[in-house]
Amino acid sequence: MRISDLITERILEMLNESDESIAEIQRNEFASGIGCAPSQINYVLSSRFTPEHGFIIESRRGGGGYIKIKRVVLDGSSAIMHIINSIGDEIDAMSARILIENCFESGLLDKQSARLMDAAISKNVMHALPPDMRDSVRATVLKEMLLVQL
Amino acid sequence: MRISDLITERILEMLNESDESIAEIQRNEFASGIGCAPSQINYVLSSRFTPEHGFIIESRRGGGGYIKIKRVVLDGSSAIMHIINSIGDEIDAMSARILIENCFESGLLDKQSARLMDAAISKNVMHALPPDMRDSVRATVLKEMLLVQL
DNA sequence: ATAATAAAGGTCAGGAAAGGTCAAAAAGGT
DNA sequence: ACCTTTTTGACCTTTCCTGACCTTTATTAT
Repeated sequence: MRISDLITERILEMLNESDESIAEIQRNEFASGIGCAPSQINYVLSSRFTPEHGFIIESRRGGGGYIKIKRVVLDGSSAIMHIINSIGDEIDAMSARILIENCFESGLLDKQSARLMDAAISKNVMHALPPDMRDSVRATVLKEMLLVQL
Repeated sequence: MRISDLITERILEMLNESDESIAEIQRNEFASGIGCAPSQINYVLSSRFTPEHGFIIESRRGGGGYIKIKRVVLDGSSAIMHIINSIGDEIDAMSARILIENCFESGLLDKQSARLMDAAISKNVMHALPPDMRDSVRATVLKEMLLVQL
């Protein structure tokens, strides 16, 4: 059995045992409990507990630091999840605007949220980026923001 | 629980219990009540109760000295405008998170908006950018999104 | 009044305790 | 063989906490 599978398993166990679907670990302690390099934990988190997989990671450094893994409950039929998956790695400005507008029209987003999303990917923001990055950054921002709507 | 969290908590309690949103402490007494070095109080104040976070500190040395922590409650658009101006051209991740949290605590932002803002400047997004751009992009995004709230 | 002393709070450097990043080696899969 | 995933280790950044030393203000003694 691979170490990364073991780590994944342990985290999932913790998540299932928690009412809140939150697993909180201390990286070094957790790693030594399993017997691996601490950075291995980061690898597993960034490859298997991403937002796309339905998890949100939050952490803090320094004394008393921690890593929290939260599972966002998504029912398979969630339209938003479907949309998130459909975005892919890049999206151009026009498509993004239309997507937001559609979400608003169909009632998936309220007006306020829609306006905030527009603001986050507005020309002012994108203009600050190298042109070749814009589509991918826009996609990432959009997906992150849609995730919190779940 | 970290000592600094405990200190923060106690101060916030005092602020909430006060009609004037003012907490007044005596540094040494307060520190020994909690069981830490007096300078720890200064650390917490300067890292978590700064003007950027919406607090004003006033103090006096010598016999009968004190430290007063005031929460500034601005309201509505002028507050947001003030905050936008205070952001400047760059803002680091921690300050941004705290700023959003503070806007939420003080009622300037509803929870949904706060979460969207957090999402828009989340690590996943910023990680897609060259490190030397992150602070400025974060500032731009934040300001754009706050403008929507006006 | 003045000088000495006591009673606060302020500063700063440094060490300790976390977590983060990245590149390179190792292992697996096709 | 080639490509992808895993694993590790060296090095970095952030956050916390303390202790030694400094400055300011109030009080007391002369």
